[in-house]
Amino acid sequence: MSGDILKERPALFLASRLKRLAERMQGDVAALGGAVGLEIQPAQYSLLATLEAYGPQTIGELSQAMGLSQPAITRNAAKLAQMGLVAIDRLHKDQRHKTVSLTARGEADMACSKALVWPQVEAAVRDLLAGMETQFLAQIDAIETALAQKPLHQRFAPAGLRLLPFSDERAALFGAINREWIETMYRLEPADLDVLDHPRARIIEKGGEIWFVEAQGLGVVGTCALLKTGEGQYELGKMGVLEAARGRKAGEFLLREMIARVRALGARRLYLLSNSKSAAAVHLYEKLGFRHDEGIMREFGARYERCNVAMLFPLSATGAKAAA
Amino acid sequence: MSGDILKERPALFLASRLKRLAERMQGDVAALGGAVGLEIQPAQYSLLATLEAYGPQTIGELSQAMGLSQPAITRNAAKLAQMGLVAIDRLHKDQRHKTVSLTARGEADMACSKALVWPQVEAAVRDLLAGMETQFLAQIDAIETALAQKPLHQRFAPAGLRLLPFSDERAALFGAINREWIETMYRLEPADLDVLDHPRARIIEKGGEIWFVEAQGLGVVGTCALLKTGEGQYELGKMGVLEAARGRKAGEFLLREMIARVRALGARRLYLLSNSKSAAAVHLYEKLGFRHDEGIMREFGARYERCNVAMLFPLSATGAKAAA
DNA sequence: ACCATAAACATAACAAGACATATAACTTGC
DNA sequence: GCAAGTTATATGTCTTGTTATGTTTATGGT
Repeated sequence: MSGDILKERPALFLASRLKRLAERMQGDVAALGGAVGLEIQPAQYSLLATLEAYGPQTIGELSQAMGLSQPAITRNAAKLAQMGLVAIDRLHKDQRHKTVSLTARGEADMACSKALVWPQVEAAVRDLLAGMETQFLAQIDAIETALAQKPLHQRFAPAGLRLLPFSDERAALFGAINREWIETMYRLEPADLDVLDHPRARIIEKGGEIWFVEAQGLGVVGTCALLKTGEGQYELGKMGVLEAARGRKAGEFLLREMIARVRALGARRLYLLSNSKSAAAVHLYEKLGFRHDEGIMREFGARYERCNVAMLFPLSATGAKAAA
Repeated sequence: MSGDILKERPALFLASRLKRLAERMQGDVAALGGAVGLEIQPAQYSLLATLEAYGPQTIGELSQAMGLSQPAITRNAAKLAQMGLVAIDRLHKDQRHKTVSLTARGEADMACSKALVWPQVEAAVRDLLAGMETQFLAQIDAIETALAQKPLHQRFAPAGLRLLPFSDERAALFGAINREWIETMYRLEPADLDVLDHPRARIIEKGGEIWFVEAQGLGVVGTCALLKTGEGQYELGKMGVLEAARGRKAGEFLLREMIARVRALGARRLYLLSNSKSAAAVHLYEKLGFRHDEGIMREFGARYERCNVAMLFPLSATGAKAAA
């Protein structure tokens, strides 16, 4: 009996778990309402309750107040209108607005729900939450507030890092950043020099790409190249981050973006050649999914003197979408 | 700007809030995956992750492991198979089972997700949860466990109370329970006596109903009658709970059930007549939604000497379903 | 005064879950 | 050894949410 994967990666699968939990609870509430003879669905209570508490509202106001999308409200209101629980009229001076209000029957059903359903649900939920009720609800509250202030997608990218495309003004930076790390750890091979001095001719014009990372306040701090070495095949190389800018995950950010980029290009193979002396880099490659690969070593290993590590990213012929 | 109703009744609307939260988070995760060129939907990660962690599984095993319904798994697996990420085969000796396993491409996409998407999501969620991460996740865990042990619908009904229908053996109880409270607070009117001694003839055979509450270990502790006083019209009366059994919410339970019952009967009017001396009872009526009503007082108030309170339940012509 | 833009709502397509029920493969009891 | 029940999966329909896009009504600039 395998465990629950959702529990093993709790932060990753939090959303799925919350949904699963909510689904179960709503199902039970619906059953309770049904037993009482009310046809109101659990999700409709919030709309009716909003109308009861704050009086008639337009579709847009409801969407705002309930935190749901406008189409969700439109449909739900239409359904409730069909059931005879709300009325939808054009009362506003501005004829675009539609005002939703409780009908007498809607108020009656709400009274009934408040008597028969709500207290039961609240008691059951309190029982379920046992001691942690206050705390848990406060936390949900805090999460909602935090999410409203800064949505999740703004929390994805490491703050203050930005990807920049190649341009001739930045060509010199490409050489400079790479010279820094190559010279401190190895020595420049002739092949290196050629590429570093003529990035446009040697990389871009051969179908490859060069990208830069900019750190807020510091300017460009890193770069990386994708060399096209065949149809649907790219070599990741000449990746470097300035010594002065280490520790802000610029390399990880850049590498991630490169993988995404290669996928967007619809490539079939992405590999890289490196040296075990660059332990930090190799570790990063491993962390992001690159795997040591003998085949790559045999096929491309001879290209650089310093090469003793060859890695392949598991792409498979997938996700080939139009390049952005 | 009206507030958020979901926050004002937190226990009641917990499910809706969780769903709203989950929906927002999943939306953002989907956008992240899309940016990387992965077509995998957030909800599908859990299936793929389960396969990766525990190896090939049958549909049923997945349903079990992930805590979702079997149809949900069947459909999701079919979709993933169509995308080429999983294979579905009959490998089992028992030809009914279907085994779902990751294809090479599925493994590749998982590797990519693990590199590009998962760490970002985890970091973002941790950022969102800020300090409360451990605690919050532990609470979600506790709630899931509690819900698995005792589902919400088992937490609805007050423990140990049960509704019983009328039968001739219980006819005497009907009289006895009502005599207790009437005699202590008022005096028995002739109309009372007649009804209490002949419940079948005076109530049941006239289209009314009589119900009892049984408390675990104590036997029948309360009763209530619905007198049919017209087409689709019922009077709630002769409701009593034994002195010895007060404090266990038997009256509330009974009254709730009566309202539900009347709705099931498709009634248009439900009213009751009482006296302000029975303050506890009147308070209960108010709590469950009955409203003081002058019309009812004028129409029926003369029927009992002791009547100085008349109440109406807001039924409206609604929820008229077939009687159970 | 009129046309472009914006705002409020409607509609369509889709996602991901639920339950109910159908179908096919196995098991069991007589 | 076969009918009857059980079990594993498939399918239909509903709920409740989402985007994306279409319509209609206001508004504002030339």
